[in-house]
Amino acid sequence: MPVGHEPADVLEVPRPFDLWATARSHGWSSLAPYAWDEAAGALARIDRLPNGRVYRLQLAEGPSTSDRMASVRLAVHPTPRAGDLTILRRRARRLLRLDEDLGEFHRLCRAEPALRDIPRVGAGRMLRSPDVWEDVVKGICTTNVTWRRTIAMVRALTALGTPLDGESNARAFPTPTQVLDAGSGYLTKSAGLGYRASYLLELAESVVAGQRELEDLPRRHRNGPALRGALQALPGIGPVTAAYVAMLLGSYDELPMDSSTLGFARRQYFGGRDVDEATVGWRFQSHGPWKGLAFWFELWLTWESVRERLAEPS
DNA sequence: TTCCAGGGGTAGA
DNA sequence: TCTACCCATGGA
Repeated sequence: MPVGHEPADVLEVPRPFDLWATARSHGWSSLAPYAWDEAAGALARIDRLPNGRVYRLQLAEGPSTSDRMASVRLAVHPTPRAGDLTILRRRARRLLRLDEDLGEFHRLCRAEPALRDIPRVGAGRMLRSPDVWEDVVKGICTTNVTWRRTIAMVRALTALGTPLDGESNARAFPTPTQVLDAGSGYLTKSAGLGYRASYLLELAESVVAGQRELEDLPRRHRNGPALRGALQALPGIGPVTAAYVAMLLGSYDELPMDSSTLGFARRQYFGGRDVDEATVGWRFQSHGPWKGLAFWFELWLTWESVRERLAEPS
């Protein structure tokens, strides 16, 4: 049991499932208030519940419960108050997408040589945030900027969040109100958001004023195009980020075509030729509603850290 | 100094 | 619908 954590819970998930492959499925685990502990093989997060209470969650590989089910061990600090454990458990399942049925996607992967390793290593789930607000804000912080600076921006934003009791350096992701209170000067200069600060302020303002209901978006727009359209109507979110955030919200029928993924596609499938996004998309057309996920995880399999992991004896 | 990064907004055609 | 241009910032 990790130091400072109380024994809390075991969350079951159908196999194939691997915590590392899920937590490290894309860059989110490097963004505060997430932290990946490589030595412990555990994902930590400072989480502020809607009731305002703040906890540190730690998610580690759980005991093997059966041939059919894998599990994740959820540890929480401090000891949850009455009712909070139920909320924390629900949020943890959401972060790791433990309730998402990937059976069809995994069958598709097994039929395609380039994707066969995905179900074999228990991958296919993309780490997400507990709410839409956090995923959208982080999406804004990825635009037209290096990944290193995205990490710095999100770290600076998280410095605005509510701290864990007695630990001023361990803070939750800020609420829209906390972002608004920080003001334009902090966001633009100190946090280094530059021109993105005005998008973020406009977004936070409309959420606080009740003009935008972000958390309701996935329920109101059940098909991919409608959801991406709604996301694209948000300030600072264009087609690329909308496709990316839509994937995090569970719509995989479009490719997240940013400069890095497009570069990968050109190298991988077109000999480095300068093909457009539609041509890349055409290659994945047969994957239908799983198009975006298939593309993302084919890219993921080329990451050095993933290749090293795949090479390890199981 | 110039370019560019895990793009987006806007004006004009 | 498409294109050109601008947008803060910081590292290479």
